[in-house]
Amino acid sequence: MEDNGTTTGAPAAGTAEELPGGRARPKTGKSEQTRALILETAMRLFQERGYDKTTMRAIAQEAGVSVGNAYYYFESKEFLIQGFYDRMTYAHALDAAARMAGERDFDARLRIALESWLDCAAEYHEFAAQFFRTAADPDSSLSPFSNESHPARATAVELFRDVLSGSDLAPKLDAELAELLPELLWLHLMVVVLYWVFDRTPDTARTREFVRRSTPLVAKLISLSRYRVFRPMVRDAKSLIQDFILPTIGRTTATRSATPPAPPRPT
Amino acid sequence: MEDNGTTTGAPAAGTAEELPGGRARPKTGKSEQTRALILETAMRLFQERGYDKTTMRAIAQEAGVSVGNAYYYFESKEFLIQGFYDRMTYAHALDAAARMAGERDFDARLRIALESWLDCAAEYHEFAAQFFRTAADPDSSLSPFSNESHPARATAVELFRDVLSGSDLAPKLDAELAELLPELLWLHLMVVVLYWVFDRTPDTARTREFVRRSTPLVAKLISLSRYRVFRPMVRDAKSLIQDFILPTIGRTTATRSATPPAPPRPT
DNA sequence: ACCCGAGCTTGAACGTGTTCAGAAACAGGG
DNA sequence: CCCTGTTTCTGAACACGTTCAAGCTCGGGT
Repeated sequence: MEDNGTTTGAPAAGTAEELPGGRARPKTGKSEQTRALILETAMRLFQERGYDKTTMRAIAQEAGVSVGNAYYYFESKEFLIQGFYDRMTYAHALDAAARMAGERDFDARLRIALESWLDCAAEYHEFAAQFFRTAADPDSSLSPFSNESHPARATAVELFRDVLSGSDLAPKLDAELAELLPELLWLHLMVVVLYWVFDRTPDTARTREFVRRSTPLVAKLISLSRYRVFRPMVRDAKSLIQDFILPTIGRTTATRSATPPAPPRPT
Repeated sequence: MEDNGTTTGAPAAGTAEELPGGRARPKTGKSEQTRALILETAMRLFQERGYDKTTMRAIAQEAGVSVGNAYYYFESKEFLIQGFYDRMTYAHALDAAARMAGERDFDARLRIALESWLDCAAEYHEFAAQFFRTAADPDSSLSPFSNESHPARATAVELFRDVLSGSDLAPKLDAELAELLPELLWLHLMVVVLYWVFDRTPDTARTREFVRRSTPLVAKLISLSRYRVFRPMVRDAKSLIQDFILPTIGRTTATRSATPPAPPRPT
């Protein structure tokens, strides 16, 4: 993050493909091919050996390129994870949407969404713990709160917006709260992820049980918030969240507008 | 964590000092002196240059020993942080206790305890972020949930027990909840720490404001839990916490026993 | 045909955390 | 005093992530 004034023409680690000025690229996606090859190889090795035991040299050798070449396409080893991150988020969104189709009960929808995540992430559990610490670094672009992971986060938040809006609970809530909830539910997922990462029981059974037990509570809590008695408290909580929680997560959806120009980074 | 069958006689990184079998050591604490020298030097450099920019070679040179010697006393660079961790927890406990003496209002006591932490940690904010990712590794002994950091955690939990028991709120709560609350409040601190680590505002002003705004809410929530209407919900929440949250934190205090067969997995 | 230059690729070299075979200091016992 | 075993200490060596100056490739301008 210090010396990016000399990078000649490295295709910024995102997947920005088509440049706005029409075609200036030669012709084939040869470059993209190499990039994909490296990413694919890396993810395979990560899964086979774990993150720490997969060296950049091994990735390069296995992919049939040089170490330097890997660094031409990926700023660092961490950035190779971003691919995995995006991919899994997308798979999760699809799987969850399919699974909760038809279900109207909010509690059930929420549970399905979380369990779907656990299923999608299951095969990565072992090496997830290893790169979790990387994601915990506030300076890393891999932090779930960072701007760089905005696209993946936005996708996930959108999923939870769907969880709510497709449920029979949605019409009963006041608009303001409904606007906040998707991101709060995403935070709930983050808590589950935290739990999951530390979970060492076989098949992460404990986390699964945790989800089964915690979602009804969340559902009931939200459901209760409608009643007049809680008005003052809900109001306080809402403003706390709006002022102190959401801003630190980075803009995901345009609650109003005035959003700064969302970086044109398609996933 | 793989090959600790060959360590000859390295004084285990903990602070185990006096061996139970009377004196078997030569005479002076020469060894301890070296250990302390290395630790002291490391912490000074960490504070001066930050964690990442402080190399083991620099620590060794500055302390006037060899690199290998540092590794004789500390299993890894991470372990040098444990000292800081313990020290700060202790300082916090003292400072907070002193500051809230005389205050009976629960909200105020809680706020004081948290603000005291922010003050104690202030000078380390810069490099705290750097080693935060280390603490996030579930396999690391530096994780706040690990068994190795049990002593520091127990001290902190004890502080929050005092926050509650010294307040006018304590007598009004049912015993079971009162038993759970100290660890929950500690979790609250962990959330504040998470917020703090990501906070980039000058003097972490944002976190301070977050504390001022969130503690009244927590206090009110706890206070409300007494009323009959919430009985079922509080009961559910309590059992969820007891079964799924506290066991993953590691035993700090023997709440009772009879805890469900928590898998005997000492990490 | 020539070469220009940007995109792409290389591998040696740097600085890092960590390890290891042994040297040095030290404490008794003969 | 020398031998022996333990504790303490040493610094070269290792494997890793990362950088960099230089080379290669190839389409297009002249």
